[in-house]
Amino acid sequence: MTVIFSKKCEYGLQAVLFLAAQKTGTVVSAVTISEVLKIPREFISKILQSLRDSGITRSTKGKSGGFCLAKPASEIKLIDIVEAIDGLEIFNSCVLGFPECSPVTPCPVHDSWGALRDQAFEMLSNETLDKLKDKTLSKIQSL
Amino acid sequence: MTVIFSKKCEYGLQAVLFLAAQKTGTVVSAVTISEVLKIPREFISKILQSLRDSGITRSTKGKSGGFCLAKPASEIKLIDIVEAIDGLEIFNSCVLGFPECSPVTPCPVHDSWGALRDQAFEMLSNETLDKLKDKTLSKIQSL
DNA sequence: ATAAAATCGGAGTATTTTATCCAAATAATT
DNA sequence: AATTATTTGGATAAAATACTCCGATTTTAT
Repeated sequence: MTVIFSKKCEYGLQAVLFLAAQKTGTVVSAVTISEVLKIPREFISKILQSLRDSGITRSTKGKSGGFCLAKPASEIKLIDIVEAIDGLEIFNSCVLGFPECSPVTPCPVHDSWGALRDQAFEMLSNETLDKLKDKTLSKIQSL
Repeated sequence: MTVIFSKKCEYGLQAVLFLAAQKTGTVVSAVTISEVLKIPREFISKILQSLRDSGITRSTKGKSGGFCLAKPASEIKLIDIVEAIDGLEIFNSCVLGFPECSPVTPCPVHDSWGALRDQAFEMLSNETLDKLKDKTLSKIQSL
């Protein structure tokens, strides 16, 4: 079960973190990413292709081709990947599914949930890929 | 799009809050709930039936039958509904979808996300249906 | 008794999400 | 030039989630 992001988004986050953990500019094939992260090959290809369209990754075709980041890891935030794949709607919609949940017509948990949601957004906006490099490397070791 | 709960769970939470906002012991039909909350009738029936199996609601058949809470609103927490429908897995699994995300092999956001997740759990465990009654009533007014 | 209004249970359908397959294009290597 | 390893794009398949249908049963009210 997914926690808050779609599987697509989880995979995208994992893959992009993985790319950021490589030496800058290293090109990694979808097969490698797929094997290391245990993500279906064709699926992660598609995800990285869509992230390329969003300007987050870059791809090179042909033998020894693959994927790498389109920008320095310090310029990519986790929220960018989330936005590109799942969108930002979750940070703007009611946790209980009520329509028009706003300060004027708040749901019963509007305030308490709102605070949490804002913290989550904040967190994802602060974390850049380079800040997470060391932690990503140790996680990869353990896989 | 759902925020963190399935549609089933969102609907369940809404319906149970609605029941808690009625005078104690009032029996409400699935049709009424469906109309007020704009939830497909057959769908909310099934959801309330499964919540009955979990001991949260009670149902009475026949004419003037319907659903009510199985216990006092003060004894039902939001987390109980979540647990009954979606389960508690989301409070115990990695937000990035990594396997074995634990203090020993943490994902890159293990600590920051963990804190948020615990707060969310806490919140859902503190909020009982009766505490939310007034807020629920105003929300229902606005629908 | 009969009719009306409700839940119940089980099966079925629709939609969305996740995943796979394959042929074509591209580029490096031999 | 041929081979190999890769991405690309489009179609398709499988699985999960969301939702519906309907006949049977139960209860109340006339």
